[in-house]
Amino acid sequence: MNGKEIRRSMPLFPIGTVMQLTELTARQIRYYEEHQLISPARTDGNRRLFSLNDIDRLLEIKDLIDQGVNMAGIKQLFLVKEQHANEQEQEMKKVKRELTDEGLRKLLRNELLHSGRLNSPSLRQGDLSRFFH
Amino acid sequence: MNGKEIRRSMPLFPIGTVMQLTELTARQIRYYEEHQLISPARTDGNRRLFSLNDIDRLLEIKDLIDQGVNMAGIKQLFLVKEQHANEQEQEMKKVKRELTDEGLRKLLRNELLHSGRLNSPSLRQGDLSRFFH
DNA sequence: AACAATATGTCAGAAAACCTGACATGGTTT
DNA sequence: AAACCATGTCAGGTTTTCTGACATATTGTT
Repeated sequence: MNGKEIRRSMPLFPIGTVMQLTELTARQIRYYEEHQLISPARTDGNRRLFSLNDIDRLLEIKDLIDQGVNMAGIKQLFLVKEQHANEQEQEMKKVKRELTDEGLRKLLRNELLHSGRLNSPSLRQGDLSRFFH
Repeated sequence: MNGKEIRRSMPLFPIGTVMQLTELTARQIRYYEEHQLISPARTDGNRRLFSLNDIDRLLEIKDLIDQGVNMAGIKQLFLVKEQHANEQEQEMKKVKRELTDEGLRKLLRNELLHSGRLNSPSLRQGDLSRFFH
């Protein structure tokens, strides 16, 4: 299903809530946006509205910063991750197209091995699984 | 697991977001609170913060109102529902205590038949499953 | 029909939350 | 030491939300 991605990208949270959820200051969050690590939506009145994906990202950012990575580094990491995710996506589609017995077994094995690797923070720690089931 | 209930009752959303999610006006939402159909948390600055459970409730309320039920009726419905949920809870605990083979079969059968009936809107339509997986 | 109650709309004034932009500061890197 | 990076802090302005009051349309009651 892909309504899931829609849900996870739906702009819902004001910055105050995000501050609490991530334990980042407003300043930090705005700074990361300034450096294009996140792109939260805006309300009509120009207030930021964050999605679950945004929050996941912020938690990843926090983690990386703790590990000494700087803005540029994080940006690069996100880039390659996204690329990788896209490749995977393509691979999935391809495999699904040639849905022979053989292909099916391959697909299933892959999904079991790296289950949910798309869009889920592959860098351990701090995702939102604790908030939403 | 019960962290789930914690997550679902975590105060996250300001009234503006809830308005959009439920398509209720602020006036309506406050009115329902006034009549104790919901009890959203408050921020330090006295602003309402709604949980996923609150939003589920609001959607139920909306549904019931559409069907002509008034405040008092809805309140009663919620009361009996909660009672029922508690009874079920007790029953569950009891069955789990006497976890004989027999009890186990009974438990499983029950869980399969009415799966997830606790805390999920037993009145059909309008819950948040569309937003969070 | 007249009246009361219910659910919601609308407005006003005040307080809280958020916005951007600027400058300050403590660590790092060069 | 100079420059840079990530963050803190402050100011002035805008948006959002708060409560309380009054208006109104629909429904229920006498």
